[in-house]
Amino acid sequence: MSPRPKIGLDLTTILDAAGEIADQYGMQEVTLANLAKKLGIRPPSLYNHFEGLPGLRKKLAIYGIEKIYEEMADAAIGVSGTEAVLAISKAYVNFARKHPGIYEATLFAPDPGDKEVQQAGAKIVDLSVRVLQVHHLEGDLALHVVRGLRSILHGFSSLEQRGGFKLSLDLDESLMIIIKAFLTGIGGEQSFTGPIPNGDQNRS
Amino acid sequence: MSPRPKIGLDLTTILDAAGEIADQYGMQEVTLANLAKKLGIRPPSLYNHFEGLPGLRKKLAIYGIEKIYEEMADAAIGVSGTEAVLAISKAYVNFARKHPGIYEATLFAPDPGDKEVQQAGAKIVDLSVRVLQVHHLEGDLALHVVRGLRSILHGFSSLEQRGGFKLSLDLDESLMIIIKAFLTGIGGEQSFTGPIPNGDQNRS
DNA sequence: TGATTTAACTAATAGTATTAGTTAAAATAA
DNA sequence: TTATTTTAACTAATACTATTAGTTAAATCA
Repeated sequence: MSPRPKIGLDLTTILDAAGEIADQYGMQEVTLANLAKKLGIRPPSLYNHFEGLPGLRKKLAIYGIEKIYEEMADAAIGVSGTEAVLAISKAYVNFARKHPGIYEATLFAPDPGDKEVQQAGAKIVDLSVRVLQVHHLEGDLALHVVRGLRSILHGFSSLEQRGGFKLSLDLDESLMIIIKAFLTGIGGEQSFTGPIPNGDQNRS
Repeated sequence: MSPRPKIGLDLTTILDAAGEIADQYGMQEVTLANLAKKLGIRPPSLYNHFEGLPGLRKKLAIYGIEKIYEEMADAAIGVSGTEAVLAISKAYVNFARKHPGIYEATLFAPDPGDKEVQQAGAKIVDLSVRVLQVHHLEGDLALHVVRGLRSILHGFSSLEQRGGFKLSLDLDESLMIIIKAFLTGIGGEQSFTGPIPNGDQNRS
């Protein structure tokens, strides 16, 4: 039921290779021809692993979203409150910096509304909701706030990647100021300049 | 010095056509073949108007950025303070909604760091700086805040376009809450829950 | 008028994804 | 063990891209 022929490529190996191409040369260079060359096979052989170029892009998008989630979840361990929000935020933008091509792939899914793609993204949303729970936001407001945090993180990363911030002004400082301001404005238990109440973990 | 041969296409006509294709079918369908077909000419003829596909993408990006700027500038006429920030914000996301393909084109420039592309974007930044001046932010802080506003607007538009907000929660309301919270947190003259000086619509 | 400019064209090339059909190696069943 | 099945690779061919080179003819200008 699962033979291991000549080369025995598995999907992870293929996606790792595709991710390397993306990070080094950009998503427009992630072609079946380039990927096959890197793997030492012929382009049609790739069809045994995914459904053509759209299939590759979808799988690479999910692969990227999951990697971002992992780094965010890891960053959220052992911290809480505003500190936790800042930690997952840093993890998000740092992933986009370290893996610009994979981050780009995240937005390259042929159908962003695809069930599996949405499902992968939902984990990030859920994590954000949990981290923001310290603010004790009433029902709907919590969801609006998550939308805001996601908008900030994606917008900031995307603009930074495209060279949208050209002034010589520290980028990490901008991000911290932006998020702290947003959280302060939302009005949770945290205050912009004040101390962080306590230090135990919130993570479910 | 400027003959008017057979058809006499000018760049604006071409970009309008390309924009229509983008809005209807997405940027991946903006090919020289499709564009030429829509214009009634042969693909190689397009090379008389721009430098290949990368040239088209660059010009279309600038075209889109300028259109966004125009709508934002128009929305800023006759309003001030927080109201003005909300007005240009609505104009921005509404443009992305009405012209998803052209908005996509905005991010499709082959070299986002290109001088002309940056110059077009700078007008939006300048407008934002002016509109935010009511908050009397000290030097650097003003720039951080502009980065934040741009991140929110681009991130929100991009996520909305990709179906990233799947909950049945009013999108305009989210945007207003997010921006008001951000401005409140920055600490300007306005407050989140307090009355808006002007008096009309607050929480959408 | 004649010369020049240039926006269209045809023809050809290289690169792309993709499909169809084939081969052979590995896993499984007997 | 041998036989069967599965499947990951392959070759060959097709249809689409963008792109270049060289040509034609219409509009402008001197």
